[in-house]
Amino acid sequence: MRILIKTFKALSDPNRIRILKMLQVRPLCVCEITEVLNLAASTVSKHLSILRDAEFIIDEKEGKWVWYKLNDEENQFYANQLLPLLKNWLAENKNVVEDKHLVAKVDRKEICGT
Amino acid sequence: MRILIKTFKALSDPNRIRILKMLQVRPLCVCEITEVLNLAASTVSKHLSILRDAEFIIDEKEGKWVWYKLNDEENQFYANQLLPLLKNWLAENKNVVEDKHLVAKVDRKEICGT
DNA sequence: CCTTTATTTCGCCATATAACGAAACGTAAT
DNA sequence: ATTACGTTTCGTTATATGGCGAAATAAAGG
Repeated sequence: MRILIKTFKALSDPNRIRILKMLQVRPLCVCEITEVLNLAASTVSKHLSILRDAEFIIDEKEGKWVWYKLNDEENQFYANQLLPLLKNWLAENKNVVEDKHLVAKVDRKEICGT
Repeated sequence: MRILIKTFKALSDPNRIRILKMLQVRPLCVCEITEVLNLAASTVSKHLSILRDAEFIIDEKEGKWVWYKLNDEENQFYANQLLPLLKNWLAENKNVVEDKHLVAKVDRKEICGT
């Protein structure tokens, strides 16, 4: 029960949903997500830790960057069944469409890299 | 987006999940749910209004009682896809098993009716 | 009409959550 | 080493949430 509740709580915030929808396009580093959501880096980092804790996403370090991507493995349970539903949802949502568009065409180096 | 968030928030509380799992057995009136969860009636009423607002359940008045049941209609969207998932989840959970057992065998009149 | 019973609404309190900036941490480059 | 940059952690603040009891509402029965 505890884990199920944690799973639903992770999905109960619009910025976290936007992150998951963005990650449907491609893996992203924290600076990219921060730029798109227009939130403080610390806030985005917290959101990512909540999504990771609920097993919706996994991270991968590369130098000083951290890449986040959807957790498509089978090694989880609730997220494995909820992520496919989310794929079909909010396709028309204004924010989501804009976010995905940004994420698809922008080069990370222009946003945050050196 | 607003509706999706409301939907997930409705599922983000253990007592509301217990209510949905109990309603898988049969429709229940507020007094029965209150008895099983061992919460104040006002608290249960609030939980039910949140679940109803997210279209997981519907209510039906019968005299001074109000019956609640799962919303199995097709007239909603998110709940329609989430309720089947929930059916398969928590089947082994201790609280859920106890709740369902109580609900299956107890007569409403013994709990609250006159 | 007045009481009783089931439910909902309201006001209050304690805890949880999301936001921020500052500080800490880790890696890469100078 | 020192600096620079991306990320995380920490402390604070404002708002949201879940709990309760008291009061309000609605229906049934004397």
